[in-house]
Amino acid sequence: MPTSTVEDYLKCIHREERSSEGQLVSTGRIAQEMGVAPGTVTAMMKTLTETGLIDYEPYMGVRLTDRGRTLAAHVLRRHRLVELFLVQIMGMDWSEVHAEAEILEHAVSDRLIDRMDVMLGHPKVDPHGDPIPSRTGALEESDDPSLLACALNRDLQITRVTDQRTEFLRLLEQHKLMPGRRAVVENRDELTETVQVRPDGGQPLRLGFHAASRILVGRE
Amino acid sequence: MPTSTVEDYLKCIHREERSSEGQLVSTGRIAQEMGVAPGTVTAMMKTLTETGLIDYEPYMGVRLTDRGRTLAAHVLRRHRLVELFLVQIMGMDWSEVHAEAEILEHAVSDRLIDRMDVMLGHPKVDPHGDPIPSRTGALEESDDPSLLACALNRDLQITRVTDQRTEFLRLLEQHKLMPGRRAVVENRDELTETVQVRPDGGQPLRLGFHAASRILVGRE
DNA sequence: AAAGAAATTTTGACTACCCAAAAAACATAC
DNA sequence: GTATGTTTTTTGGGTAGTCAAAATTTCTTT
Repeated sequence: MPTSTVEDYLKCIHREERSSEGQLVSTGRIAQEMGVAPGTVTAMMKTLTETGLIDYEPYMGVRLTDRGRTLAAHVLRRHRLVELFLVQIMGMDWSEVHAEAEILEHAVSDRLIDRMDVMLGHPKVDPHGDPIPSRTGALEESDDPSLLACALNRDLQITRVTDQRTEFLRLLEQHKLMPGRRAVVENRDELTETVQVRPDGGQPLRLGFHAASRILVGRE
Repeated sequence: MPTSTVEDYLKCIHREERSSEGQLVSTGRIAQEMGVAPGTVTAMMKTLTETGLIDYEPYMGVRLTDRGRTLAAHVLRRHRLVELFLVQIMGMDWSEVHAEAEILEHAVSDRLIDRMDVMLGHPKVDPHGDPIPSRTGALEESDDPSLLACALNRDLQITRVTDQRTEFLRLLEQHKLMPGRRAVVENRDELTETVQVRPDGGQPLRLGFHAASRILVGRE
């Protein structure tokens, strides 16, 4: 059974693979994301290669094997079901559950996860709109546009927020910009690199391009 | 913050202190209970001494300091609240929750534990009848007699089972011998070292002295 | 094509665990 | 009160994960 450290590396590589379209993930990137020294990553990549979880080309980068991808999906499933459980059943705030789930994902048994899944009615997404992998590790990412790419002046539904920082989520909550809510993008300014968004029933908000790219909305 | 290994050692010393009336706990005993080599324990006792969690007298044994005892109680609180949560809220069987709690006790935050506590209505005991320490670490053990010391032929209530082995608990469940249920001790035989117990509504059962000593009943 | 910059890997070292087996201390018997 | 046996500690060694800094490779610039 993989250690929780190994699970964290797999999750990280999985995430970086998604956000860099089929490219190999560099060890430097992983080091930065994991908050460890570059040499530490190189060492870990060797052991992950030996256990058949990644393909590693020195100086080039790494890629998950099928086994590695399945394992990462299972960790993601645990993480996201736990997050939803904490919000729905335990009444915790969506802005605070990520840190908690980051630890619990390595501790809950499959048996307990299955119970949560049943109790929650086999949910498709977590409180941030992130899709929950199936028991077999199948994961279907939507290709919803972000506030940076969606239509202007149309009534849209927020579907997902891909930024887990507590303070950012709290801000969105205050402005009624959580998944399920509706909003209109009023304009984008290339010069100031900001997006003006008017949430349904919330205070209008001006977001930087990078922040805006982390809020996804339904296709029409 | 202590590692989960340290927490496990503290729990173990705490348990052994209880069951050996004020005596120092020997390193050999700890090694046996923890399933590690004797030398490993000696090394750990030194680091626990340095962090002020135990008093250690070489060749004699160890004793928890106040800090060590408080910390052990907090781990116990997490363990027992988690157990009760798994039974009451998640619908798991009392015979299987111990193993799960053994891991979760190191992973759940104080914030989550407090929520469970509220959700369960500030319970006093876990599914096995073990008392749940308060938030401050106060722990009140009852001095209920076991099936070995209680009155004969009296209607008694099971209050606690101090044996966490899954198979043993399953057996007791089949015989309706869980905390809350009633039973009568019909006789004790010193020669065969067995106790005959008749549970209310369950099949009578003959237990060895050692097993019988792990089932506690209310005083009258 | 060579120099300099940037990224990556290697090396040596550290912490927190763990074990096996030798050495030391303690307990008991005679 | 010495010999024997048991328990505990010490010693040497191993794995997983980490870092800092040196060495190497790759990329960029000219």
